[in-house]
Amino acid sequence: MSKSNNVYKDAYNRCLRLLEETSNLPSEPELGATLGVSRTTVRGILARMAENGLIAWDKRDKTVLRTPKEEDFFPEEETDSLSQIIERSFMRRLLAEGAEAGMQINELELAREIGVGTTSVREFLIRFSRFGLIEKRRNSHWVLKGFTHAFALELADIREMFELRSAAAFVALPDDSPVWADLDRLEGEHHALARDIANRYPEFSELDERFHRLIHSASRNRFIVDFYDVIAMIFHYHYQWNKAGQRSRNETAVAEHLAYIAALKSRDAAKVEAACRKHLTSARQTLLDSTPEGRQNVLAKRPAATGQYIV
Amino acid sequence: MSKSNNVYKDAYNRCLRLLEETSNLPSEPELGATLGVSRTTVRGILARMAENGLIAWDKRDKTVLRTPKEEDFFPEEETDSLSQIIERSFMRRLLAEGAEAGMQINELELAREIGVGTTSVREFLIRFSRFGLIEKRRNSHWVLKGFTHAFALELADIREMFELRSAAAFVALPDDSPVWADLDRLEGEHHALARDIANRYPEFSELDERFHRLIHSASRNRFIVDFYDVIAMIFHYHYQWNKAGQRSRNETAVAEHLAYIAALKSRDAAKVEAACRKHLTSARQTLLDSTPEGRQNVLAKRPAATGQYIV
DNA sequence: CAAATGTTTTTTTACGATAAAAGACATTAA
DNA sequence: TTAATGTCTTTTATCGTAAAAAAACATTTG
Repeated sequence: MSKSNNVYKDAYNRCLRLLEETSNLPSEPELGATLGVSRTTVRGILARMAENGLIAWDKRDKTVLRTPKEEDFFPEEETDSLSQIIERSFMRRLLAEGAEAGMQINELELAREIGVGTTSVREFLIRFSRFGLIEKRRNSHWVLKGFTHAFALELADIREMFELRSAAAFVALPDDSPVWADLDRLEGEHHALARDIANRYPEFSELDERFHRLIHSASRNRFIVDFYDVIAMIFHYHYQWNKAGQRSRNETAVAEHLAYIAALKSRDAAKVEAACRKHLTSARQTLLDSTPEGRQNVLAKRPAATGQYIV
Repeated sequence: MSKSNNVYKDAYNRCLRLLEETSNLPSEPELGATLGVSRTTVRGILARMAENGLIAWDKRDKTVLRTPKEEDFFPEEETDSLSQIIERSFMRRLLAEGAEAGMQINELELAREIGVGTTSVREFLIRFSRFGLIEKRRNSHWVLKGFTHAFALELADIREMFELRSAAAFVALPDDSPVWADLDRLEGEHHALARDIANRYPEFSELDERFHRLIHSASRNRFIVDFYDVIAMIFHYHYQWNKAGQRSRNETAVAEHLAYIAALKSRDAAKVEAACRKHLTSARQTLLDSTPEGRQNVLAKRPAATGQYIV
């Protein structure tokens, strides 16, 4: 079992969806481009589809014979790449209770528990190390630094520096820059989400990422753009497994985003800075509250806070 | 040839140096701590030293019999770790002429040319990717983004943000913080270097790194501290293979550092910012001049500049 | 009995091998 | 004669394995 064919399976599933919309599939190179895979994989997909009676394939002719059924799809879990599997498994442990700073990380043990080779785990850890949550001892084990209060603070500090700078760069972009159209589109999506927040609040995190990435892209600096990966990763996993108060948090954030977008469109640097600061401050608080130390504080303070603090 | 024993060889060489200073080696755990290796390796070293008549080893007694000779040492090239070998080889190509942005990087070819396994090359590239000079296409090759003008600008921008912030944090540190003693020591080393700059200017780059790392450490932010790795890497390789004008550059930098140190010691925030800005601006220019585009400009401008510009 | 040495086990590091996937080249059809 | 298909080659992703190095455990010594 050298390498799984998840690329093929995932592309096959996505190709099944295309089948529902047309009566003839396009050329192999075109299909490869839309699915993001090579012709080799495309031909593999077409071969299977022909075999299973989904299409009639003869050279350029790829006629759709029937719409795909549930059982035509590969099971979801077989379409994940190995690195996704490892990442998910690792993050589950990291954000679970009991993952304390200073703990050792054992490559071999991780590999065995996830059921993969050591090489893949090693490569994952190396890639993951740039997020600042783990650290390597030369010729020895990895050390968990943990999703701590300190980590959240350091992350939030850099985020603020970078986003304030990016937002300032954003308003300086010329009128004909495509970012303004992107911003308009995002504004519309925010409004749509706000109107139906009660049902659609889980969709916010994806919108949040696209919004902040758009702003960061204005910095035209690869280090700033890349840094958003750290934030996105933390948010992605954290909120996936910690839904407490998610709706109200997202509702607040949508409102802050709309104010922020309005400030950007006004092109008033002072307004932008104020709106950006305000949003990032509440984002920082949310992040801090979600660390193990933060959760304790929230629990401890809640009774005392009733009627005493606005914040 | 599964794994080279460079850790052992390097530690052995370093242990030979210790032999010159004492008549009795310390306990195995202590030796391990000083050499930064495990007891297993220490025992390997002691066994060889005993075998070669360097020491008489009987349990706790490790009497030095003779001082090491030239031929007792392992050759230097055998003490490098595989990742160092790959890094050096890769950087040589990257900074050589002809390494243009957009080029593909072939893992297999690299591995064959360097004479190592593909896994090691892969892991190196993953680690190296955080420097922003290469980028991975999923399921496909790496793309060289190149040491370009744009890269130098983006790097310098972040460096300035981070170092200004760190320097500001530095002056806010209490009097009893150990950084002040470190700063005094570094100041002394700068003066010593300045007095004999004609001979010792090549020593500057090491001092430069220690100085800037000290300042960055005041930020108490892992992302800022880690970012200095990017700068250190670029400087390390760049200046190793591009000695033109090195002496005058270093002379200027020493003077700027001394002014910067004086400003830090004055604890005057405005002075610190000015000194820091000044130094970083000239560092930025040096970096820009060293990119392929920058070198062309320097060559092109040089004749015109005679008597016309001070800069 | 604490710290060292002796011994054994585990983990990390690195390679070669193999299947999946990409890419290159040759051939054919509109 | 361009763009597709058919075929073949190269490269990437991943595993099993083995040596180096670390770490754990057992035993001895001051």
